[in-house]
Amino acid sequence: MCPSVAHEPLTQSVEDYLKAIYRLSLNGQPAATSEIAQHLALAAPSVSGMIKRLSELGLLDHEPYKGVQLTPDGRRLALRMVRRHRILEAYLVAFLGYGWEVVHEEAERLEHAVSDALIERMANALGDPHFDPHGDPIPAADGTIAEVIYTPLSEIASGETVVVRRADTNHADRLRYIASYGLTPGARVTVIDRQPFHGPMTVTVDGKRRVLGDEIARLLLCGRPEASA
Amino acid sequence: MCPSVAHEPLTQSVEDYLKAIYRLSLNGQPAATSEIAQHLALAAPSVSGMIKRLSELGLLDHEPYKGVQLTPDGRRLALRMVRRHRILEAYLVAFLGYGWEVVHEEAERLEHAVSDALIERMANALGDPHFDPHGDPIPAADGTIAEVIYTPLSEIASGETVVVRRADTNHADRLRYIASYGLTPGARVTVIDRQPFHGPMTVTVDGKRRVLGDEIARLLLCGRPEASA
DNA sequence: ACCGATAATTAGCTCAGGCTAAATCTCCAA
DNA sequence: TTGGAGATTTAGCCTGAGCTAATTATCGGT
Repeated sequence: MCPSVAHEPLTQSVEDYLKAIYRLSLNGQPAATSEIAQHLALAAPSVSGMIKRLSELGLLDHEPYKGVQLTPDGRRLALRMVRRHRILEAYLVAFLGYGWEVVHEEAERLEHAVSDALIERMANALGDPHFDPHGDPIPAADGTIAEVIYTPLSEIASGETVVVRRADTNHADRLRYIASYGLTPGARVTVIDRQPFHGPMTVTVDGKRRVLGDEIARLLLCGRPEASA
Repeated sequence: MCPSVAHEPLTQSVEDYLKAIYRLSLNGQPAATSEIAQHLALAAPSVSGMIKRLSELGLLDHEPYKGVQLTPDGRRLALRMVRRHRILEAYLVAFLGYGWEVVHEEAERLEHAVSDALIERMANALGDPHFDPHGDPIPAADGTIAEVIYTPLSEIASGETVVVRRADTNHADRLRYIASYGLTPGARVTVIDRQPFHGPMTVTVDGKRRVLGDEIARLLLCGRPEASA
């Protein structure tokens, strides 16, 4: 009926697609069908079908064979989901004793069920935080979000000291490993040595020497020590 | 495949059916198709279809044209949902400033999304309560539930003093009305006068005189003053 | 004993959202 | 410039869960 208005209640699937597309287009490029499929663990044709429906709803711009981008409406809805997810993560860690490495799955399910009112109550109880436990920025209720640019630890030069700001993964095992080395957001890290060809790097954190593989170092997004988070 | 084992993850619909059937068979009678349909706001044939599937899954005993009853498996799952719902209600009221009259809808959606672990954390934060904000008993994690028998206020004789234990409705407007008279669980009520033919009754609560219609009086389930809740 | 009202079920449809297999497009490299 | 490899879309199917219309069962009352 009304093609571009579209605030009938969204299904869980739609919410997941929007969130995935948001995440995949953070680099400014349109999201590819196969990327979305991979991200959501679905077959590519399922994604093609959903893309068609979401385009008709005015939530996506689809250039066939080229990828999709969120429309302003789509982006607004995606940011709403991101806010929910990150407020939930922060709340569960702060008030219910969840570890930052396991909180993702719980939030993933709850984000579809909570009301806006509950999210705002949780945000309020947390003092309206701007970052979640992984260091990811939390979009404000009005849809604005701090898009801070960080550098992966893997690209920091020997001798430099940086502060970990985000752990860019949802994998519980990697997060647990990272946490066990004290590399949570806020940690001060000094790079002692870097081996070439994506080799391991040696750092000190909390005064302790650690050796990190490239895969992990690439997940740790860092900022300059004076920046506030 | 395995007809009676059935702990594959249930869908939201299935969870709602089980909860409804549980509630409707509290009186010991099997639940009728039309009652279930009414309760869930669905058409009767939809319910017939679901009943067939749930019977095949071993969650219901279905005597065609006679109604359904929960099997032990079905009852276990239903009680799990009831526990989730009531713990959620209690948590939202205790920790997030929700009013008892609005908490039902929020819990209704969340109960399908929370993990068992989160429910147990919430229960723990609440001190493992046995009653929710409406005075309904909360099933224990092991599936046991206190089935206390209360008398509707509408059947209390003149001159008697009772304590409100439960408000037996989910309607926010009725709950709000009841709360505005101070008739929440725990309130001490003395019956001053009863008009015949389901007429209004006069009571005192908190030292104030109130006149209540039969529809409301029937919702207020009461116990003897010495009983603990 | 049967007749009709009411309740329940069956038949047959829709839609969302998955899937696989087949067809089609893009783009790079020879 | 042309041939594929790989990505994408189309075709066609399935399941869950709802609906309406039509059919069938039950049961109370005459």
